[in-house]
This record gives sequence, structure tokens and C-alpha cells, in this order.
Amino acid sequence: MHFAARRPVCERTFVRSEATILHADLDAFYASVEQRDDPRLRGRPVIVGPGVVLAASYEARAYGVRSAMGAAQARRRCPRAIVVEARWEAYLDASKVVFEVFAQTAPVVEKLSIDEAFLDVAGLRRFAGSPTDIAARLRREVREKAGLPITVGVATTRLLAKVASGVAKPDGLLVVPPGGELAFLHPLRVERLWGVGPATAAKLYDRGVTTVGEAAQLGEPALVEILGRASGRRLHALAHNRDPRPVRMRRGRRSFGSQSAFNWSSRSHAALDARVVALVDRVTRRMRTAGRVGRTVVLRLRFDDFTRASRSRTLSRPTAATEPILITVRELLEAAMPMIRRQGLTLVGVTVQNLDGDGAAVQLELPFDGPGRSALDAVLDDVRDRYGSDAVTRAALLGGDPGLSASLLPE
DNA sequence: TCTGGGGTCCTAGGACCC
DNA sequence: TCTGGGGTCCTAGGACCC
Repeated sequence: MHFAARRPVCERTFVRSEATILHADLDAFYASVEQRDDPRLRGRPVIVGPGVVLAASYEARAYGVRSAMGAAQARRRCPRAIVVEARWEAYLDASKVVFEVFAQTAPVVEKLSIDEAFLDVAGLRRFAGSPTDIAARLRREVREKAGLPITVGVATTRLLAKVASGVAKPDGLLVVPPGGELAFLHPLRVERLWGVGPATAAKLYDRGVTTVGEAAQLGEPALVEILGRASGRRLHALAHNRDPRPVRMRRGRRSFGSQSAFNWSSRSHAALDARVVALVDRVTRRMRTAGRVGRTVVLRLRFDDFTRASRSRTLSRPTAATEPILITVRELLEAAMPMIRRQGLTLVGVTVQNLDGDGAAVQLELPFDGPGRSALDAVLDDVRDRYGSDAVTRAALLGGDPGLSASLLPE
């Protein structure tokens, strides 16, 4: 017998009787695109670089090559590896094709990065089959249309779907059945959880915690004490497979940044300034293309010993113009010069955040192109594009002269 | 393990206002 | 005049992810 149990509405996002969340993740994405486009690379260890490993094919990973590894070390571990230079346009094109398949598969797609997304397939059973069927078909279609291998995890929560795809990689499909969540999750090592990196793992090891189950047993107060409030609570929730966040369209980005390695050993102030000008130019150009403005300008520095520092200043008005941002960055840089002279410099970066007054009520001004729904739709589309579909419910529309605008209330 | 470039979120202290 | 507590904004740093 199979029927939907009645549950209080407030539990709907917490408890699902069916695993309907898919996490779809392309395998060794950049390397797979290279193998797809050059038959000579198929079945062979491929490293996308150069300089640092951006992606390694599974053949290369078998030799211990990992992304973010230095090229020299990667070559030592796998001398036979073929190193190719990244082709960003090819990756963006491939990603576009894959996301079109996603969009045709589910009504709600949450993009996490160029090569992975969550899909919610709840309510599709009658005309699209079970989530398992849908996931299998998705993998087939990505293979056919994009020529790429993809792994899909299916579960009742986002977290678990992501963990499942991680376990199933490469070129796999793993469904965690409802009721079997904790049995699947608890034996895994804590690093499998989203947000547990080396620093958090080390703190947990100190307390003798190595598996998700052990973390779950520790209890929330103990985890908060070890990791701090937000991280402790989150880890406790995740260890019990409580991930109430629904799959939703992503809200817009929150910053624009650019950085590049820089060697201060030349001791040339002119060279450093030229680099900074180029960074500011790149960032502001991207902002103008996207039609976004920002208020907080951040100068990022990395020193010879790989420690980092940042210096920031918040402008009185948001902007995407090169000049005010460049002036600000130069002032921050001037103030930081003693530190740079003392500690050397290996990287310099510029980030602009606080976009559109982030967090506060946002005014979105659009030209009013006559009465009717078109201007309204344009404003709402803009809100949706920037802040996600759920933000529309928080947008208060203001009619006025000369334009129609929406005020986005803080969450 | 000698390290690229793009992001996100959280914390904590100080300034400032009421 | 002295004082408390709360809220918001800004700045800097840390951890994590792809």
C-alpha cells in the first residue's frame, strides 16, 4: 500500500517520504571536456593546467594527482600524464549544454558552480517516472548531448544527495532510500560533510571524533563548544541529516573579484601599480557588463610566508566606475606598503562587495516603458535574476516618476 | 604539500547611535 | 552628569568550496 501520509505543513521541508533531491556533478569536468574533444587523450592521465592542477582525469588521480597541486609535484607522481592548457570557452559551452538538460529535467535547478547543481523532482512521478528513473535518464542525456560523464546522488536532503554523489563518483548513480539515511551517513568520515575541511576536521580529531556518527553522538552543545555557534549547530544538524534548505534558484552573486600572483622581489612600485590598475579594470568591466554596482572595495594581499591580509574601505555610494575604485585601492595599497616591504608579496587581488547595498533595502530603478504589465514584469524578472525566485515575495513595488522601482526588503 | 583564481559564509571587535 | 543595553555598520581575518 502506498499513500501520502498527512503531515503538518511546517514539516514539509524537513521530512520527505520520498528521495526527490538530485545532486548532479560532472566528473573531472575540465579534464573530461579535454578527453571528449581530443580522442588521443581518452583513457590516459590528463592534467589541466598549467602551473597548478585545475583538474585531473581519473586516470591521473589513480597516481595521486589532485587538483590544486603544483605542476611539478603532479608530474613527479605521474610522469606519463599529458598536461593541457585550460580552454575556458569550451568549458563554459559544455556547461551551458548540461544546464539545458538540467532545466528540461526539473522545474527547480539550483546551480552550485560551473559543473554541479541540485534538482528537485518532487511531483514529477506521474509523467516522468520515479526519481531513480529521472536520474538515470538525466545521466544518459548528458552523455548523449554533452558527451560527458556525470554522477548523480539522490536523497531526501540536499546534504545527503551531495554526499551520495561524492561516494558514487565517477560515472555513478546512488540512491539513498528514505529511512536508510543515517545508516548510510554515520559510518562516513566527517570530511565527507559539506563544510568540514582540514581545520574543522583537526578540531574534531582532537576530541576523538572521526566519523559522522561520532559527531552526531557528541550532541549540539559539545559541537558548539568545539567549533563555535554557527559551525557547531550546522554540523550537528547535518550529522542527523537535518538540512531544511529547499532546492531553490540561486540568488545573485555577492561580490566581484580578481587576483593574480605577483612577485614583489623586483621591488618595483610601478609594476605593482600597473598590476593593480589591470585588476581594477578587469573587475569594474565585469561589473558594468553585469549591470551591478558595489560599495565596499577590498585589497587582498598574500605575503612570502603565505599568510594573508586584507584591507577594505566602504564608499558612500555604490559604483562600478573605474576611477573611484582605483583611487580607493591605491590608498589602501599605499597604507599597506610598509607591510609589503617587510613581508614580501606573492599575490594581489581586488574585490568589490556589498553589491547594490546588499542586505539593506535595494532600489532597482528601471525605465518605465508605458502602462501595462511589461514594466512590472521587467522589474520582477530583475529581482528574480539577482536574488532568486523566493525574493519576489519580498519585493515591494513602487510606482513613480520617472521609473518603476522595486524595494527589496531584507530577509 | 611549497600552493591558481574564482567565490561564499561566519566571527569578533570597535565606532556610533538611541 | 553618569550610566546601561541594544542595534547597525564597518573592518579584518579565518575557513571552506570548486
